[in-house]
Amino acid sequence: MSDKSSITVTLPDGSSLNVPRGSTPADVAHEIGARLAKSALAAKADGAVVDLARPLEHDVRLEIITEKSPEALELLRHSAAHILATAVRQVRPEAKIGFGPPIEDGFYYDFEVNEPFTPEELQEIEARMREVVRCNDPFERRVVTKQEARELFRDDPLKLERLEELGPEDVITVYRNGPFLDLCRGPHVPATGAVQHFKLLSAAGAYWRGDERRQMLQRIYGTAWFTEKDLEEYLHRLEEARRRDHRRLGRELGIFSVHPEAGAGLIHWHPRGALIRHTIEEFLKRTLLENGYDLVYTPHVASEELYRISGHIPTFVENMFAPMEQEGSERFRLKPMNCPNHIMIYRSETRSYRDLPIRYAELGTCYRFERSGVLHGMMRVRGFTQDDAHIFCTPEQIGDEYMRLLDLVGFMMTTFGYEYHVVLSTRPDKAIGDPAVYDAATDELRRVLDVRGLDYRVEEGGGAFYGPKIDIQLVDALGREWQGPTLQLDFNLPERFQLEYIGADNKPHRPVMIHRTLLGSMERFVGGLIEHYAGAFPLWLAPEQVRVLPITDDVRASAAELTDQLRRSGIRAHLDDRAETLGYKIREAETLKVPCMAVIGKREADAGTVAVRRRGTGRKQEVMPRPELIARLRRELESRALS
RNA sequence: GCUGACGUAGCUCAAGCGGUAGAGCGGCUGCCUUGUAAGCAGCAGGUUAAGGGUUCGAGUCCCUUCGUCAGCUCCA
Repeated sequence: MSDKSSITVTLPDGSSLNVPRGSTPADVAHEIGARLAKSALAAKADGAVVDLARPLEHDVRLEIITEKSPEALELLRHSAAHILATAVRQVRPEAKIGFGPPIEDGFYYDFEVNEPFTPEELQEIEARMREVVRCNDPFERRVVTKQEARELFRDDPLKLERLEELGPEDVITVYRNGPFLDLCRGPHVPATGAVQHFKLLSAAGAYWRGDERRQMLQRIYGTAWFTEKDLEEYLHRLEEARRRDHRRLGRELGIFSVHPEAGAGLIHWHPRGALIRHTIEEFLKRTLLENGYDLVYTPHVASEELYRISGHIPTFVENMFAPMEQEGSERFRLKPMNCPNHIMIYRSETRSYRDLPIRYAELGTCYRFERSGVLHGMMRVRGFTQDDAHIFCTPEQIGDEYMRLLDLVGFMMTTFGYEYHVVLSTRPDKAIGDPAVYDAATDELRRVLDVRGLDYRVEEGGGAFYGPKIDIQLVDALGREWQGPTLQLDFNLPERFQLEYIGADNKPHRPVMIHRTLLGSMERFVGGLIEHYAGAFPLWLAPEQVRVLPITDDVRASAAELTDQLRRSGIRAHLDDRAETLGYKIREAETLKVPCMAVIGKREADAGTVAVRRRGTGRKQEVMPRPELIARLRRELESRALS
C-alpha cells in the first residue's frame, strides 16, 4: 500500500518497490541496479511502452526495456529515423518532414525536398548522423496543445495535415533531440547516443500517405542494430539475397530470359529452365490426378462477354490487355484468369449432387497488363502459367475439401523444402450476400484448421468480398516470407453464372466454388525456387543431373558408355568430352551447379568404376562400381531428396 | 503509372574538361591429352539501347521513346 507521496511499482518477477510519486522508470532501474540503469532504454508501464524519463504518477506494473526486449529494436529504429531527419535538416534546411517510422529490419523517413537526394548526399547525411549521435542529445518529450503544435510546425505542412486529424481525446506530444523537433507519439531511447550501429541504404520516391494522387516525397531507408555484429550480419543477408537473385542466376544457369523486342514481362524459358518446369509440372499433374482432380485445357483468348458475366469487366479491366478488334466479330481479350472458362465446362451439362465435388485443374496461361514499374524478373510478369484449380462443391462439402487442400499444401511445401505459416482471412465490411453464410463458412475453415492442428493467424476483415480464404505464407532459406498457396472460397461467381446442381431433393441448388493454387504461377514459383536453393536444385529437379567427365581421349568411349547407361536409367546425364583439363570441366560443372560429377580416368575405365564428386563437396570423391552409382541416384530421385 | 538512377562486345566492367571505343571472361581456331574450381597461343566480335538535336567533332551535352534497377502504388 502506498501513501500519497509514494507509489508501488510491481516488477515482472512479482516483487514490488515503493518509490516517490513522479519517479521515472530510469529512477526505478537505478534502484534495481546500476547495470540495469545503464542498459535501460525505455520501460513498459502497464503494458504500454514509455520513455525512461516519463514520471510515474500511479501504482504501476513496470518492466525495464533493454536491448534484449522484443520492443527494443523498434524503439531504436524509430529514434534512428529522428536522427536521420536531424541530419537531413542540416544538409537540406528546406526539407519538410513527413513520417519516419521503424520498419522490419530498419527505418525510413519521408521528406519533401526541392531536389531528390543523391547517393553522395546520403553519405554526407550519414556522416552528419554520426555527429548527432556523438552529441548524445536527450530525446525530450513534451505534451502540447493543438494550438501550440500548429505554431511549432507552421513551416511543416505535412505535419500540420497529420496534426489536424488528431481528435480532442488524443494527447499531442512532440519530441526534441538537440536542434530537431518532431510531432511524434514516441517513445524513444533516452538519447541519440544509443543509436550506434546503423547505415543508410537507399533513397527513392514515395507518395505522401501512400496515395498515388498525392505529391511524391523522397524517402531515405536505413537500418539500425544494437551491435556492429548484428549490423554486419544484416548487411551480409542483403548481400546473400543479391547473390541468390533469380534474375542473375536465371541468366547464369540458362533458365530464362526476357527481351525488349518480345515485350517486357514475358518470360522465355531456356532448355534448362524448361526442364525444371517440366519436372515440376509432371510431378504436380500426377499428384493432382492421384487426388481426385480432372485436368482441363481452356483457350488463351475469350470473348469480352465472358468477363462481363464474371464481373471482371469493369473491376479488373485495368489489369487486362486491351481488347482485340476483329472485323465482323465480337471483341476478344487475352484471359487474365481461368475461372470463367472452368465454369463454362461445369455449366456444359446438368450436374447432380452425386457428381460433386468436381475439381478442375489447369496449368492455365494467363496474361495481365501489369504496370511497367512493377515488373520484376520471373516474379512479376505479364504472361504466366498458373497452377490453377476450381472446386465446385455443395456448402456441406466445404470442410472436407479444405481438409484435403491443407493436406495437399503440406505435401507440396514439404516436397520443395519450404516452411510455412497459415493465415485465415475473415469477412470484410464490403462483403456481398448474407453475412451469416460468409461467417458460417469462415467458422468451418477455422474448424478445419483446428482439426488439422495447424497454427494460424487470423486477418480480421481481410477476406475478399466474395468469400473467406486461407493463405499460406512460405518461408524461404533466407527466412523471407512469400505469398504461397491460396485457398479462396467464392460465393459470387456461382451466383453470377447461375451455377446449379440437382440435389437429392430433385431441386436445383447453387454450388460454391473454391479457387485454389498450390504453386501460384510456374514463373513465380520457379523464380522463388532459384532463390530458395541459391540455384543448386536438388537432384530430382536439376536440369542436368550428372555430368560425365573423361580425363583423356583414351577413356572417352568408356565415359560415353556410362552416359548412355545413366540416360537409359532415366537420369539426365551429359558427356563433357571437350579437350579441356579436368579442373576446367569441374569448375564449369560446379558453376552450373550440376549435382553430380562422374569422373572417368584410366583407373576407372579399366576397373569399370566411376569416381563420383558431388556438387559443393570439394575434393571428397567416392569411387564405386557404375551400377551402384545408378542405384544410388535412382533412390535419391524417387525420394525427391532435398540435398 | 509515378520519382530517381542507369543502358558501352554474349557476360562483368574501362574510356579527365566533348577529340580515332578498350580489358578480362565467354566464343571460334590451333597446340596441349590433361586426376578434382580457370593449360598455352592466335583470331573474330561494337551504328556505344533506338530516334532526333546542339557542335568543326558526341559513348560523353539536350529532347523523345524503349528497357533495366531501387522504391512508391498495385498483385499469380
